[in-house]
Amino acid sequence: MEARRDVFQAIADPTRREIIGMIARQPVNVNTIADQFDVSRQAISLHLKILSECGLLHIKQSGRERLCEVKLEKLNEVHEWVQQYKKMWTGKLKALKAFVEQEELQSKKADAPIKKQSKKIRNGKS
Amino acid sequence: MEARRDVFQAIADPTRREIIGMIARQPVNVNTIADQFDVSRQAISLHLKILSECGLLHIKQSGRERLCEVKLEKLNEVHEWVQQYKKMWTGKLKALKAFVEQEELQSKKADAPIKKQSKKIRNGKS
DNA sequence: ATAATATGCAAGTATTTGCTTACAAATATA
DNA sequence: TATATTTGTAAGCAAATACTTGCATATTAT
Repeated sequence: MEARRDVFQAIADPTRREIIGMIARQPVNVNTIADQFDVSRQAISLHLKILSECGLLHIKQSGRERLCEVKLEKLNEVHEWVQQYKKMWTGKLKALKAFVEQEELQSKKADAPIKKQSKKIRNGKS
Repeated sequence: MEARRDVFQAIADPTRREIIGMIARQPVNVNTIADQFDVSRQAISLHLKILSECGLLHIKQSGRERLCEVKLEKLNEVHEWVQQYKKMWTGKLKALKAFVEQEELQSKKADAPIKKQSKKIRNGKS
């Protein structure tokens, strides 16, 4: 059962993403988390273990209870990875926008009667 | 084999993340991608299928080749999800910083020689 | 037309995942 | 102390994953 254990893997599961959302604001103990889901406590326990193994969760023992606190900073790894591509896709969108605007400008120019030149010159589809 | 198929799942696999990185700048055909990896072409083909099924990849047929183009915008889903938490964790950091600064201020006030008081009072290492 | 190339699809396998039930251990409460 | 509560660990299982090898199909080049 020695598997790859990283943040990307951890957040791939929708239940685990829900757990993160559930405890993002304040630490919650295991049973309280489990009660929110249809699956067994043990199943949730395993999810918590996975979150914990990749550093997304810190479990603080408090008597017989365990308070689960999410370490949101760990998500920075994902943020950074996505961010590099966000730059690219927004860059592309900007470039596209610029291109479209440039085209508009050109076609306006083309449409506009050009000073001292017959319009007939530019009429075939190039 | 009808499985959950979403972006989070797709980027969970390191090979798929590598593929994304590989074709982020320009579309690449299947074999060229496969050549970069140790695993078989068929294995890569499956990864591409998964990426495609969740909308991260667009495959354009070009003769007998298939150009794989990544749809980076699809990563926005991940970006948004992480972003909401980034706000929280940076918020917490800001709050912490503010708290620490406030504490510093307080302790300086306490340490600070009161007007008209000899400087000698502050000479120990604090 | 024939051979080479690019790729998909199918079958088979080992590993991992997500879950369940059953049992054990530690702590709190009556 | 006896009992209830909170949680972990272990065993078992079905489904999904990540691969592999082998074969089929469409294009392109000779």
